[in-house]
Amino acid sequence: MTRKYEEIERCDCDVIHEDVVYEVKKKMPREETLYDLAELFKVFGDSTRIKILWALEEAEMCVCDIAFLLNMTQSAISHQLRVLKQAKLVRSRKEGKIVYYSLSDDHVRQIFDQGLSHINEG
Amino acid sequence: MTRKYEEIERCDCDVIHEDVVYEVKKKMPREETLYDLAELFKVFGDSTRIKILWALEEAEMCVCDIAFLLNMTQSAISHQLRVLKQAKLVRSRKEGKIVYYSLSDDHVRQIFDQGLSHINEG
DNA sequence: ATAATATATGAATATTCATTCAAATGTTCA
DNA sequence: TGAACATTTGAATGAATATTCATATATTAT
Repeated sequence: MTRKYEEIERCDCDVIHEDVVYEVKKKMPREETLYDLAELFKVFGDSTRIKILWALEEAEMCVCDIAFLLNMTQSAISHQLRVLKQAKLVRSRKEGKIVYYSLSDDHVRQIFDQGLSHINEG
Repeated sequence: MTRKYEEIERCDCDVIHEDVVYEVKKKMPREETLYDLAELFKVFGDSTRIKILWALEEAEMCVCDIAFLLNMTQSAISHQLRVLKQAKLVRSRKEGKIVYYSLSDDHVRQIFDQGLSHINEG
């Protein structure tokens, strides 16, 4: 067979609808964009972080509060807050020795809502 | 200190804003709901699956087509399609020995859009 | 029936990652 | 200054999982 994509090496099977694939390939976003998107959703893909985000949607809280709410160690919460902060989903504010966390924007609620409506239709 | 939640054992620090935490706790969804939500986002949290979903948004395709498009083995794609199908994000249709996959609903696009708008604001 | 092809599947491997534990940092207060 | 406390951080451990490889299943054509 002849292939339009001659650089392809890892694929071990014949393409069946080459023209369709070719059109789809042209419309795909940049590799990097798709990677970033996956990285963002990976952050949402952990129930501890989901709980933290959901909680912060209700109120600003400090690390101890969240640890207490979720019945987890303060260290575990702190590690997860760092992940959330790196993803720019939460921001922090320091007041003395206490660090308050809150959501950094309102996408979280909208992403949750879309996810929930998918779940609730199954 | 006295705690309203006496069953809590794993938390190793004092709660600071007990009333806030108490109110937040009342508003939290069921544990199972939050778990399911995390499981759903976990499915989105892999760039191979993101690529598959994005591709299927453009056109229905068979396993070979997708493997060819993404330059991956047919086996790897098949494994990931199973994950997507279990999450009810894709559905399949068999025509002879060829299995065609497509998106099962339109939440995928909306979830992508929310994710992208978060990324593009950073 | 046999060959060829499309897909699925199970085991193995390698990597990623959530939590724990111990220790460090930074802040308040006596 | 030193004790107490809130938080952070780094290393270690164990669990989850993406891909590969080999093989199985199913369908079509000869």
